[in-house]
This record gives sequence, C-alpha cells and structure tokens, in this order.
Amino acid sequence: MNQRSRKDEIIQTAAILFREKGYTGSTMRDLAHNVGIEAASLYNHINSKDELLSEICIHIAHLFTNEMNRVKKLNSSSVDKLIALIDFHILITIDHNDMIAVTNQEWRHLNDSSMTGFIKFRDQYEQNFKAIVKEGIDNGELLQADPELVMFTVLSSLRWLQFWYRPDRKLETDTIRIQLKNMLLKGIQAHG
Amino acid sequence: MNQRSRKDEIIQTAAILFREKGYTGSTMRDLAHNVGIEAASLYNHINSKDELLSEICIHIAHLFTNEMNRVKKLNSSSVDKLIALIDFHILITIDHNDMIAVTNQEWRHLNDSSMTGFIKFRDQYEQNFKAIVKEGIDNGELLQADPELVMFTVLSSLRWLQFWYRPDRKLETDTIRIQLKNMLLKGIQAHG
DNA sequence: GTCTATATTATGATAGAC
DNA sequence: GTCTATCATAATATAGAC
Repeated sequence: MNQRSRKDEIIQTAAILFREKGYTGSTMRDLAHNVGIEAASLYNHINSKDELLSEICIHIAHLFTNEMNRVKKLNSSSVDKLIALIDFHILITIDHNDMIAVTNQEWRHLNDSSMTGFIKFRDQYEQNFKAIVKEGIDNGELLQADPELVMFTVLSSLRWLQFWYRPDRKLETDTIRIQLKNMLLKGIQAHG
Repeated sequence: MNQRSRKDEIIQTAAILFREKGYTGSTMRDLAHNVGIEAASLYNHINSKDELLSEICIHIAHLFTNEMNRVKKLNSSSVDKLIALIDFHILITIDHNDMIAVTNQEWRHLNDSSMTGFIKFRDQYEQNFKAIVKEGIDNGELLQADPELVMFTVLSSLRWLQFWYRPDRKLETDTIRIQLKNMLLKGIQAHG
C-alpha cells in the first residue's frame, strides 16, 4: 500500500471516528486502533491530529465550491439552479456521508489557519446561494421573502439528510429527492 | 448567593462554554475561570462534568415534552397544531438559546444513563410530531408525503434558527415567524 | 513503515486548610 | 464556599530500534 492510499484510509477512518465521538472526543490511539496500527505509526502519514480535520473539511469545501461554480454558469431559471444545488447536496450526502457530517459538526475545531479558509469558503458559498435566491425573487420565480431566511431553510433541510441517510436506504434516494424538492418549492400544506 | 442559584449560574455558564468549544473541548478549569472561581470549587455545587451536560439536555427535553403534551390536547386543526409547535420552537430558540444549541450539538456525549433517557424523550417527541403530520395528511390538510420526511424538514428548518439567532435580532422575531411559517406551509416557489 | 518507550502537557476530580 | 496542592490518568507527539 503506497503512501497516498494509506493516508486516505486514515482520513476516511478518522471521518467515521470524528463523526461518532466528535473531534475533541476522538483520540489518536482510538484512530490508530481502528486503522490497525499503533498511534505512533500514524505520524508517518500525517503531521498532526488537526491536519486530519483540515483535510476532511477542505475536501468537502472544494466539492461544494466546484459545484457552485458550475451551477452559477448554467443558462437556466433560478428555480432550476436551486434544484441543481439541492440535487448536489443530496448526492454528496450519499457519497461522502461521514466527511460531510464531520464538516458540518466539527468545523469549529479547525485550527486557526484552516478555520480562516473554511469560513471564507462558507461565506462565499452562502453569498452565491443567496444571490440565486434573490435573483429568483426578483424575477418572480420565487415568493417574496428574505433571501437569507430562504437559504437557511433550504440548506438546513438538506443538512438534515446527513442524519437520515443510511446505506440501506439507498434505494429510496429518488423518492426523497422528489419529495424534498416538492416540499421546499411547494410547501407542505394542501390547496397551497 | 444560595446553592441553587449558584448552581444555575454554573450550568448557564457551562452552556455558553459547551456551545462554543463543545462538551469534550471544554475543561473544568475553563468553566471555573468563566464563573470566577477555581476549578476545585465547582465540585461544591456539582458532582461531575457530565452532570452539567445532563442537566442542560434534560431541562430542554422537559420544555419540549410539556409543550408537546399541551399541543396534543388542543382542539384544533393539524395545521394549527403544527403552527403551535413551530411557534414554540422559535420561542425556545430565543429564550434558551445556548442550552438548546448545546442539546442539539452535544447530546451524543451524554453518559449512558442520561443518554437512554434523552433518546427516549427524542423518539417520543418525534413520534408525536409525526402523528400530527400524518393526521394532517390523512384529513387532507397537508399534501401527500412521507410523514417522517416532512417532520425532518420542518424540524431541521427550525433547528437552523439556533445559528441564525442573535440577541440583537430580537426585533425581527415576528418577521421570521411569519416568513418561516409561510415557507414551510406554502413553499418558496411563486404561483405554487 | 511499524514498533516500543517515553517526554510533555492537560485533564477530571479529591483532600484538607481556612 | 472557596482556596492551594495534588493525585491519577490520558492526551498528542517524538526518538530511535528494527
């Protein structure tokens, strides 16, 4: 096993551990045990515990940034852009389940320099998201509302999927995507 | 200052600290410093660190359980029951901001016995919430959808308020309540 | 690349004086 | 009820043999 894939294995194992016990609640001994080596051996692949958290959060941040840049360039309605983002959130929740859970729950524990970069990413993502919502409100596709509150509502509904998702529920993914989109766009009340 | 209010002061200070640094990331020395005493002195008021987390989570659980029991007995439509719950979530997010944030973020670190009780509370609350949603779907007040997914969407949107809320935003509370209710019930898309 | 051994620091909690 | 002093344990990380 070469350096790179061993490191990836450690990061993925760390993601599972951090998710379960939290970053500060996880120990290097615990992680090493889950990887199947001694704690000291971890340091042949990584420099520190906080590097693990940084790698996880930055990886997720890149995925979202790339997708946002793609969606921004789409030549489609605001609603379709939002749907594209919703679909991506669902996709990433399924494919990078542990890492996204860790990013959402543990980013507060990033070291100072990683934290700065992460907050910059998050603010930019939210700015872009809000801009799409505002565009939709202005052109009449969306109901009049505070763009920030709309963004928070949509993002938080999507975030919840991280708790809901389990691999054995994979087959229902399409059902969720359709129902969730419907709920966010049309609400839950009948004769709306 | 008598025992009770001193203990309350410690718990409230712990809530602020746990929220910021997480339960495992917070130290008794740190807490003591914020209270203005030495770490050893804390143990004159509490028995252990995990007692602090338990008290916070159980306190919040009681508030929600009481409200749910009240709402269940209401002689009103399913939608009005949901609105009552939404209003309560918003109210509690404002009045018990730090404690609810800690409960949501740190309940995983409860000790075994408190954890058992907390999960029982949470499951019961979700069962009751789902039952109201199902009732609304069955009687035609709500659109056809999976009750669990509806519950998750509503609860997660409300949970997000904990991050959004800041004391200086207090004046906008009514705006939020109205817009959030609208969004959840009617969705965000125009000519829905 | 992994191991054993260990340095260093920090943690939750207690003992006992005042 | 608070303090100082301290115990016992556990944490991240390093050194050096293999």
